[in-house]
Amino acid sequence: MFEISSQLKNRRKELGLSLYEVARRADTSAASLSRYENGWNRFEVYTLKKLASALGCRLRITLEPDLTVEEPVSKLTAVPKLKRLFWDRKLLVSDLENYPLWVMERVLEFGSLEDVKILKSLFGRVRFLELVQQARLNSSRTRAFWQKMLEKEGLPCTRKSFPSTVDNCWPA
Amino acid sequence: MFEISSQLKNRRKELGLSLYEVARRADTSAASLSRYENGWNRFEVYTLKKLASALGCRLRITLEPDLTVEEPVSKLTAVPKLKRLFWDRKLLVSDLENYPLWVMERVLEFGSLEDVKILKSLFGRVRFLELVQQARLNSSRTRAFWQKMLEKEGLPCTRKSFPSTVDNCWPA
DNA sequence: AGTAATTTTATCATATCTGATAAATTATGC
DNA sequence: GCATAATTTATCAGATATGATAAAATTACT
Repeated sequence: MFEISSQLKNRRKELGLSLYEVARRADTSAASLSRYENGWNRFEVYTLKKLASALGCRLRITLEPDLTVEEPVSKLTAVPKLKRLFWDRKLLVSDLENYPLWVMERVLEFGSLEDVKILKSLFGRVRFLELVQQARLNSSRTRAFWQKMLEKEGLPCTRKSFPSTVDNCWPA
Repeated sequence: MFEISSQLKNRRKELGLSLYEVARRADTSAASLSRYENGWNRFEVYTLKKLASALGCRLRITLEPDLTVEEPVSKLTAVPKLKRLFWDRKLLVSDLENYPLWVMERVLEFGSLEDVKILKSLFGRVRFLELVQQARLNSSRTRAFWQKMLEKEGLPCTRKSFPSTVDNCWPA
């Protein structure tokens, strides 16, 4: 995607507004705006929000996990990463051995994709898929999601209920 | 989506790292990081980039046009908004009358969705779709995109070539 | 319970981002 | 071509974000 400064300029051009016009709406000066549009890259977020608003836009800022930096997973490293999902009863290392299904259900229901990958790597692909099949999930959304995933894996399933956007986040 | 400060905290928990660990990687202090993770919302973008990198993430910042603020379109208001797309020959108001196809081709090829909407609103829906059909487009990507759009409109087309993500940006 | 680790809160000096102003340069319309 | 608007560049004072430090509060572990 483009640098934010270019986005600002492009958007202003699209709207056919002058620097002065936008500057007035954003409560700043045309000179400052010009500075912002030409390669400035140390904005304050507050300033960006003002400018976005003046340009009839919403400002979206997201942290996108870099999937290339995966680390090796063991039971000991997994526990501290997953423990935040277990507020009712403390997660022990031994639980991964003794109650894998309980752990799976919690992670599938409330964890991020990152969390799920940890379990997949820990249990191994086949055992992981077995556990997914056995898991009893409360949220219908979560259920639908994992049914879709299992379908992709060739495991028999009945319902179809999820948009295709999930396809990309699950490399075989 | 979540506030950026929450995203920072969530990501750190997912990785199972302490404030100190992340602070060290981002060349700042644990105290500062704590401040950032708890409701701070006047970051400098430079700081966010450092933090994102320390958390194994890319930082994405985008301006998302708010589609609710559409203004009325006339030939006179359209020209200043589209003129940036015509670098070889100046766009005149009369061109919209005399050479609509030339204008359409240029906008379909190089314009943003915002630009295209201006023409759609200017020409009206039916005439717009006629012109799309007649347009000769150079980029195969652009061609594929508009063929997909025409399909959705029920106009006959041969090739299928575009991902389904475009569906949402073209309300009937 | 008791110790250590982690997180939060507060204060401070420094760096730098911001808006204002003025002037120079470029683009535009007639 | 000329007058005007639009944009860029430069400088500056004031506001505020940043990192450092210290200390308090919370959490984790045995």
